Amino acid sequence: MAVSGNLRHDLNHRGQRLTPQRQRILELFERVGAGHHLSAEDVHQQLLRADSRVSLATVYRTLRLLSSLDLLRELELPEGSRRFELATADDDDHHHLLCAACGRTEEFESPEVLDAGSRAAVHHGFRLLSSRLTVRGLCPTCAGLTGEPSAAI
Amino acid sequence: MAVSGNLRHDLNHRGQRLTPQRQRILELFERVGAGHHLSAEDVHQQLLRADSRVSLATVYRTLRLLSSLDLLRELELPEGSRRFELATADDDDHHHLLCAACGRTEEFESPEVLDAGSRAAVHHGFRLLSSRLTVRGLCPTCAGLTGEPSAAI
DNA sequence: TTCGATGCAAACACTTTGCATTGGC
DNA sequence: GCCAATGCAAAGTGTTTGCATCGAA
Repeated sequence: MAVSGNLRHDLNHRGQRLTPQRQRILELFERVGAGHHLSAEDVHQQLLRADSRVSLATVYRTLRLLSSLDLLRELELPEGSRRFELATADDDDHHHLLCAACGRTEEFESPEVLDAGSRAAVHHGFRLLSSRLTVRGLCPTCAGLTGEPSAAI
Repeated sequence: MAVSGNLRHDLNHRGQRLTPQRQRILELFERVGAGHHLSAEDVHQQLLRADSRVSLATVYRTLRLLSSLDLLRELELPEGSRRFELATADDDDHHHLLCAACGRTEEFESPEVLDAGSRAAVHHGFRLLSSRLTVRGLCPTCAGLTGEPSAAI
C-alpha cells in the first residue's frame, strides 16, 4: 500500500525501521479515517481487539514518532485528554466542535479562521505554523437532556 | 476589594466558604493580570514565595472551584500543560498565539473567529459555550534563530 | 550481523482523594 | 456548633524509561 511505502521511506531516511507495530498503528488511523481521534489507550485496545498485540509503551513511542513525521497530529483539547488523528493536507482549515457534556467531537472547516490566525501571526511577528479552533458547546443530544435553561459543565 | 466581595457572594450562594486560601489564589491571578497563564505548580510556588503557604492539593481544588465559578478559565494547550488564567468578559474573543519553539504566548482578539465558531455550532446543532483559537508559530526571536528556511519543531 | 525497536516493569509527573483537624459562617 | 475546607500522605492517572531480547535491514 502506498502509505506504508511512504512510511518505510520516511523512516529509512532517518535511519529508522518499519516494524509491523508501526505499520499496524498507522493503518489503524487510516482505517478509522482522518476525522477520528484516538487516545493511546484507544489505539492499544483497538489493536488488541484486532488480534495484533502491541505494548502500550510502543503505542506511546509510535504516536510520538508518527507525529514527528507529520503523519499524525495531536489535538489540542482541554485537560489530560491527549488524542491523535491522521494528518491531512488541509489541517490548517480543519477545526473541532467539542461537546462539553459527553465529549463527542465534530469537525468543521472555516477559511475565515485561517485568515484570522494568519493576520494575528503577522501582527505579532510570528511565522505561522498552524491554527486550530476548538469550539466548546453542547451537542444536540446533551442540550436536549439538560433542557433549555440549566447550567453546563 | 470588589472581587473578593463577589467571590464571597458566589460562594455563600452555593453554601461554600470564602477562605483565605481561596482569596489569595484569586488575588494572585488578579495581580499577575488577565493575560498570564499559571499552572497549579506556578500558583503554589508564587504563594510560597509571597509568604502565604497553601497546600498543593488546595491549589488544585481551588483552581477547579474558581473555574466552575467562571472566575478562572483553563487554557487549551497541547500536551500535559494545564494552565489557568483570569476569566474576563471578552473570553470568547480572546485567542492565543503560541511559539512552538520557546513556548511564549501572546494574545489576540478576533471577532471573525467568534462568528466562525458560532456558525459552526449552529450548523451542527450545538449550543455554543465558548470558542478558542490556538495559533502555533514561531515568535520573532525563535524564527530569527532558526533562520528563514529551516524546519520548525 | 548490527543496531534500532519491542515488551515488560519500574519510575515519573501530575492530579485526586481519604481522613483527621481547623475554622468560616 | 456545624459542616465545609485544609493539610498531609497515600492512591490514582497517564506517560516515559531502563534493560534484556528480538528482528528489520
